[in-house]
Amino acid sequence: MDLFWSRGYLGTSMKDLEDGLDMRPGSIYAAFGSKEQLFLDALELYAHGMQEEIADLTRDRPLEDGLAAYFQALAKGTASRGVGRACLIVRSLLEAADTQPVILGQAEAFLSQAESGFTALISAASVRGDIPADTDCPRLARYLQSQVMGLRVILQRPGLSPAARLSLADDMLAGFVAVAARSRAT
Amino acid sequence: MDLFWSRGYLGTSMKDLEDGLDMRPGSIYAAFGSKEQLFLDALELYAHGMQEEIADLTRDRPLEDGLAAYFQALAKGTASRGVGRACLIVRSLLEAADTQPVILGQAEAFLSQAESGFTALISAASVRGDIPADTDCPRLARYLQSQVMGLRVILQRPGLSPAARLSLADDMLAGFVAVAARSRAT
DNA sequence: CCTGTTGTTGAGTGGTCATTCAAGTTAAGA
DNA sequence: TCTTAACTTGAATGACCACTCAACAACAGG
Repeated sequence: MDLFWSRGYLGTSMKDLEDGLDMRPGSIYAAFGSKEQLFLDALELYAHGMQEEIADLTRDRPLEDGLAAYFQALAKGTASRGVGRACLIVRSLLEAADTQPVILGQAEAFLSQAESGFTALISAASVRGDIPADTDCPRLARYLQSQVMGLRVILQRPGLSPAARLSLADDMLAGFVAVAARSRAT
Repeated sequence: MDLFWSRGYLGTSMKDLEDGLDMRPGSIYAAFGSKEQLFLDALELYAHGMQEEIADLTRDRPLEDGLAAYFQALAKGTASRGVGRACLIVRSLLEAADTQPVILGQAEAFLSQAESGFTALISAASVRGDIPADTDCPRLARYLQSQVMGLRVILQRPGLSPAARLSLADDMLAGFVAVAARSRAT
């Protein structure tokens, strides 16, 4: 997973995988079937980890606090997963776009799974009263997801000062809170 | 440029380029030097187009209107560049991350150029009075850029309804307006 | 018509790609 | 100790990779 995450699907050769797994070609093919299947397995492992991370966001704290902590962890590069690397699923979605239909399909599926995770979070928050009760949860979840995506991509830029990173996380939270509050008006 | 945009750097073979350019290997190497240099040329062409697009955003209209039109064009897939494809520079940034240092450096440079473009836009808007005069323009520009990135990535997802796309564009604008107004408070 | 220049061609280069498979190793049960 | 099944090995495979280069065409100036 780590190899694919840092080098991408096409950028990771069987040689790389042999070294990284400390396995010879025959064993790799016996265990995983093909390079593509191995990649899909890695992607699934990643997606499961991400699902857990999302679910844990609001353990014992209101949505806003959880998101604030999450954004700041991303900005500082101290998030448990992804030390300054963009989301593997997003990476795969872009890389596979016009050339690897199977991978594209799976990336799409995992993204919509993550979206559901965010929706559940937001829905629970609206029940709890953290945000307006009449919130359009899936819509707000999509907004949140695209914010996280953007943040993680821009954080991948090498030349971005720590102060800029933190203020960006701060603005992200403010943007989310504002958009979340908006459904009250309509 | 189109080839690299849809297939990525590693995913585009010399064979693809020969067909796309209708040139034979010798001519391609005489004209561009290497596959990497050809890619960098394509990236530069793309970046210039994007710069123009950014600069044109606020021709004869306030910032907010320009952004609203831009977000909606992206959501509908009618933007002049990028019919439902994520930004080539972002794609390249992610693909080159750990493996292609030269391309990574250029992608980074073009992104910071785009950020400057947004900063100029916002700065002009604050002079004109569209947004508070004491706005931290580079900071707001970074926020805007990461929003655009996230939007364009999520719009790349095949299975996203037109209604969801439009409401996302709408929320993006609302988020930006809210964050822009925030500098007044501090 | 000659000559120099500029640009094109496409077969060929060495290397690397993902993948296969016959042979060898390991370990557990009888 | 013998058998059997599961697993590992690494050389070999054909395809494709980016790239080169000697031969060839096009064409302008004289």
